[in-house]
Amino acid sequence: MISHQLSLRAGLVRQTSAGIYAWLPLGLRVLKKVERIVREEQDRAGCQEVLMPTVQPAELWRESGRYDDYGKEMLRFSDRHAHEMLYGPTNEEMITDIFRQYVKSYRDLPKNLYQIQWKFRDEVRPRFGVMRGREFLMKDNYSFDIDFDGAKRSYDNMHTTYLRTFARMGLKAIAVRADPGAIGGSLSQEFQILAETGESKIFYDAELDSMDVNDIEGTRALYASAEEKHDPATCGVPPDRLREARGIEVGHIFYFGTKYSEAMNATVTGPKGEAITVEMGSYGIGVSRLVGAIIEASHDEKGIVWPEPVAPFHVGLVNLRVGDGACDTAANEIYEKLQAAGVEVLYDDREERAGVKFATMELIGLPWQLVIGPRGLAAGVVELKSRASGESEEISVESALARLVG
RNA sequence: CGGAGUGUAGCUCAGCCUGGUAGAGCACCGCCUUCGGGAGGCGGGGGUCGGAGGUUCGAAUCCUCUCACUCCGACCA
Repeated sequence: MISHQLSLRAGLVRQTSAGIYAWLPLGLRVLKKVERIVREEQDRAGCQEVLMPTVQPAELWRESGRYDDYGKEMLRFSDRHAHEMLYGPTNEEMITDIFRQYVKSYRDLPKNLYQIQWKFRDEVRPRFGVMRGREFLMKDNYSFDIDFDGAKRSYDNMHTTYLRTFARMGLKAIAVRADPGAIGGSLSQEFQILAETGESKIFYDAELDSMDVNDIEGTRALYASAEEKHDPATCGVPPDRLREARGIEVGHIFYFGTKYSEAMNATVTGPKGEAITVEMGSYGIGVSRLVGAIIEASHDEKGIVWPEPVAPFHVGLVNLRVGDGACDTAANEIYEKLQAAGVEVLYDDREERAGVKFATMELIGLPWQLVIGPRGLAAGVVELKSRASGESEEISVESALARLVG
């Protein structure tokens, strides 16, 4: 798995146990950027952020019946009072519990609550680095509506929000019809990033390949399905336009109606004073998995090629000759100016040979490299190189700064 | 959960078969070389050999147990 190899070589993460990772400085910056984009789009879609505990009491899960259904994937343990506890693999029960305690009237609906929190699923076989870890960071949100029409609107709203979220990360996600699995329910779609190494097989209309990621409506209209739900006879796509590919699942949206609200008695009072069991949906985005998926979708033989919005730094400043007065002065000045302008800059002031520094910069894949060397300085120029295109140009310090700040 | 492996220096691994004072490359530290695409030379530091028992005069090496990790498969919001 190339993304995992690059993650280790670039020092993004360190495995501490099977499927459990420590996030190192560079990797954490990426994780935070992904998290921020997800959060901004959730807020924009009208969701409200909460934060629920990672450790949950078994009683909640007994109420929904899932304590027995979930199986060994759930990490269970007891506290000192012999109370049965678990490390949350998901949060339907807890959010339903919170909802039923505070929301009493149909006038408070619709409501959509989300959190970005660590989950734990005791996978039999963790693999692919952070893409299939046991502990992972996930954005999960839950919608509450008065009826099916409302729930459908919430579902569609999340559909749009997800496409927008992934597009902002430089990713093209395909929303495929999916099996709802253990969550239950009828409406269900997975968001897949195309990658040869993906775990899921998908089928989709070739028109999607040429579709702009920002054309949300156009994208939504086209056919795409997970292997399990695909039927060549009824999909409606001409055979020559049907594509088969592999994908990495980075998001999943579900409508499941009253499965949990009924079991846990989550009702609101309706206009006529009657008790109405709320219609729910849940929606997940694998935040930590996205870090791996982005690398899988964006790298070359030299290393990672970060899309700008999630890059750990905007520019890597390379001082080719540390200890040389002119180089040090120029590099330090540029560093100060970039910092002052709010540009995220990583300054390589190691006493290493040029080749080592270039190789490191390519590996960690920052969008821009600004190279300061004695040869260029003598001619009054520095080198500005784009990681994605590989093109570099020798320009004055002033124009380089203008380009990076602007 | 079935099957197959691997645990020896920070990393990758040799040594184990055939027991006898723990090695290499890379990384790290110092000096030299001043070197714009992962240099070279000299010197140096670093390991309870995953853990516990056992056999033996003597165990990284043989035996038993145990723990961890990896890969293949099944499983999987």
